[in-house]
Amino acid sequence: MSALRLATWNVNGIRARMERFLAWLDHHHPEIVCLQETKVEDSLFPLEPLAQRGYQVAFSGQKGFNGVAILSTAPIHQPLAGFEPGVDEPEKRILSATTHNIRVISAYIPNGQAVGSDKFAFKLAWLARLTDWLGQHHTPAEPLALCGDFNVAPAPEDVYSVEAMEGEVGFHPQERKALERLRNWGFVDQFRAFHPEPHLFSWWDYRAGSFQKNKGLRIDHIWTSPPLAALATGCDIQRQEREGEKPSDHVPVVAVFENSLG
DNA sequence: ATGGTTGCTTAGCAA
Repeated sequence: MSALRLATWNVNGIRARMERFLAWLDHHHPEIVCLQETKVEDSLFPLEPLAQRGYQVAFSGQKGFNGVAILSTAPIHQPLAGFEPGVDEPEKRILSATTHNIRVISAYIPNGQAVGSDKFAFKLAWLARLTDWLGQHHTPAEPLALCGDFNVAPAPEDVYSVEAMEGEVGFHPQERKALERLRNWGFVDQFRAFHPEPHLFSWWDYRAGSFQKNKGLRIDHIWTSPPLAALATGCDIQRQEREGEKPSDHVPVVAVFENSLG
């Protein structure tokens, strides 16, 4: 049975990351890739080098910030930008598509900026909206993957220091409660299913030598519905992608599944 | 240590 590799990566600017992203694609050849923070409006999306490599691409972006995309080696069906067909979201943070017989969702959950700020309230509301939307439009019985930058570390083992992070953005009790409600839709945290050990991170701040000090957070996730989780054979965080020239501040998370969905 | 760095909209915001 062939393997199906599903990756998620907050690239922090697809155009700034293009050389590095293409080298990564050429090395790993993942079947499906979810991207966040493409930071490019659709008319300027760098589609050609991806198409040359055989990828179908769906994308939903805007000028300057946000922006999500889904790449696939198979045809992409029923792409949906935002939450409802025909409803234009001012912030381009979610894109769904069916490919390789999986409903794939690429999500960029709001950062939240500062506890108590308007953006923090927006983050909590967005998480709740996502959870409600899943309940209304999807079922845990279908093969589904929610992938992206969740901007929340789910548990103490997902932050470099509980003492430093408790009550901070990314590890605030309200965020973790909202995330727990989302998980209770029926998700399996695919990385944690294979790796119980603490302090394995997917993001490190560019500033103050955070990567060198391993002061990171595990905020990038691949969450799967039970029928897809049943096919998983592994999941890894590609820490080495934080090294070298012009890294994103996030690294890819890659899950591998038995490709037996048809 | 309220700094530090990066990408975008090249100045200031978002992260």
